[in-house]
Amino acid sequence: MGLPASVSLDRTLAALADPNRRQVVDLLSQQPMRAGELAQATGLSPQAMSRHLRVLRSSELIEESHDGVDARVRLYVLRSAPMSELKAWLEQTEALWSEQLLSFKAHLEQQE
Amino acid sequence: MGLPASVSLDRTLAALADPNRRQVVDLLSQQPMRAGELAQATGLSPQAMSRHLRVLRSSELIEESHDGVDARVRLYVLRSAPMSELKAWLEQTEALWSEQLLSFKAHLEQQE
DNA sequence: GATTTGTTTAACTATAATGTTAAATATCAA
DNA sequence: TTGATATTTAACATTATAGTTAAACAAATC
Repeated sequence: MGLPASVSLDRTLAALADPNRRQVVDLLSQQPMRAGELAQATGLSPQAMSRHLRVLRSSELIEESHDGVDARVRLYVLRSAPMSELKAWLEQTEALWSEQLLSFKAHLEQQE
Repeated sequence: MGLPASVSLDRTLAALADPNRRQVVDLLSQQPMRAGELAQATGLSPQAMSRHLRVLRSSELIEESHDGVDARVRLYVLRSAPMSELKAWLEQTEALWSEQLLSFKAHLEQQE
């Protein structure tokens, strides 16, 4: 059996698999933004964006906050935890993979 | 505007978003395996596995090869390039995000 | 208070993804 | 050559995803 399947990794990857949502992450990596700004920047309708934001929220890649001025606006902020978890999985996988290569190389050398 | 959307990143993430396919990647990170072994290890039918393998192949996360003994068996091997690209995107995003935090901190300190 | 603004939710439609069963393909073994 | 094995492909049903329009809601402005 391999590593245990991670539900949160699942949701993180599913959220990031959509190009519009990945663009949202790219935008938020530069600065927090309002829902409406994100809709405009991506060329999506506010409704469509709202649903993407819900997916990103439920994967915990983003977090809702407020600007303290106008209570109607939702500011969205990137969260690092899910991306870190994903990076950890990638590194773990790459580590195992390179071990595999090393032992294959050793195997070849032993045969000479 | 943010970073340009990457088609290959799209396919990589979509491929990895499925838990069965991620399990395949986990298994292949340890050693190359036959299609049938992968089906058994994941509890999927050979047909279902075959389709997952096609998705992984088209995202270039895996590569088909042969064992040189029985030409019927397909050995699958992990490829590192797509995972490296994904890791690079993650690191880039995290870098921008931490810059953002730094400038926010600087902003706060300037106000004191 | 009436209306506009920012955003979300609901209902619906269209498209894509996943699994299943059945059939096809290619190769091996007897 | 006949039959078995490893894997893929096709056709189909089911479910999930993403967008649209219309409506809801809450907070701001007039």
